[in-house]
Amino acid sequence: MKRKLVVIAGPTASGKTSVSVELAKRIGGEIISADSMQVYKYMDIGSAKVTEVEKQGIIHYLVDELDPSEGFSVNRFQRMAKDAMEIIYAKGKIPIIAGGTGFYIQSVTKDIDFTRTDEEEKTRKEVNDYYDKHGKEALHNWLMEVDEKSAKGIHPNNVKRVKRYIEYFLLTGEKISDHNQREYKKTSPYDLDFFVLNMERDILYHRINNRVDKMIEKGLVEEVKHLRDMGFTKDMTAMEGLGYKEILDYLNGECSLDEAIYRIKRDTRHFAKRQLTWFRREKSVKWIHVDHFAFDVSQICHEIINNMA
RNA sequence: GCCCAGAUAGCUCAGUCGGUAGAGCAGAGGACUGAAAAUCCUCGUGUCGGUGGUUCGAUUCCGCCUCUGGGCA
Repeated sequence: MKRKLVVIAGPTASGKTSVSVELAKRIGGEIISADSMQVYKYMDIGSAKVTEVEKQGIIHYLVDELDPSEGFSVNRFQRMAKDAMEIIYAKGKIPIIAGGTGFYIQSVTKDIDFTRTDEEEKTRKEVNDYYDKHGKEALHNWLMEVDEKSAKGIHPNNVKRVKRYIEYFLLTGEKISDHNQREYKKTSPYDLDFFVLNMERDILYHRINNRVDKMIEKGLVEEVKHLRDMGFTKDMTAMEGLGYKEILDYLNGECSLDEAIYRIKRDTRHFAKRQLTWFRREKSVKWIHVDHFAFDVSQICHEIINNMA
């Protein structure tokens, strides 16, 4: 018998936090955050992290767990999430994954296999060096030699991805296209209820813009200044977060505050769009149009519970 | 009131030595399987301000009008 797993996903600023907390209260759940930024300590305002008050006593996992200097990845998320789920199941409660990072969520719902090896750094360096020396076309040709199918499915400009595909082959001796094909066929090992919160696009964009203004009012600049003073730099994953890299540019005198704010808003809108593209592709998701419920958390939860298997 | 410069895609602007026009940004769609708040791909017809004239033909040249900058009074 499969164990129950609930997912509350959606683009940024769609109200996942309050809905997931209310739902947890109603169904006896605990929350696992699927958010690549809220895992980091000291990054509260810019990541719109759940506050203690908002948690309403519901236990949250994967929030405030890492130092901003640490790297984070799907692989690591998956391990931490699965550990948290075991703890929750042991209590006889239901895990609720709440967040907007589609890839992270999928790593758990599909239980994607991430093979690990010891040669990572060496291989990554080898691929990086090759790219630095010969450029992206040559890099893509290399992939064409070892894994033609993947190479054909990816644009040479997508260097980051091409690098990884080559890396995967070098590390495992298997084509990532074969691996993907195998993973695609998987069905969820859980009794899954996957909800995506959504609303009219222009309303979403208004909410995003307003939220960014509020972040500035709450002291985003101070928060980033603090992080910078603690020694965290732009090359760290954490500092690549929306709102952080732009304010960092402002603090370094590379742009005005207005320019930074404009970019945060714009890039967050773009991000929300990409999130929606991801979720649209996921099968078996149930869309909840929160604007149809006037954003009323109680009504939204009622709708969610009615739509649970 | 006079002089000068503008008026072209939602925005900023390019361009057409006269044959109905194109970039960036915004916006839309998509990809994604160990950086994912990352990375990458695709999508551009709009009375070329209005109105008369010259012309086979005007957004492009000329006149007038309207509006917006700037300057002189």
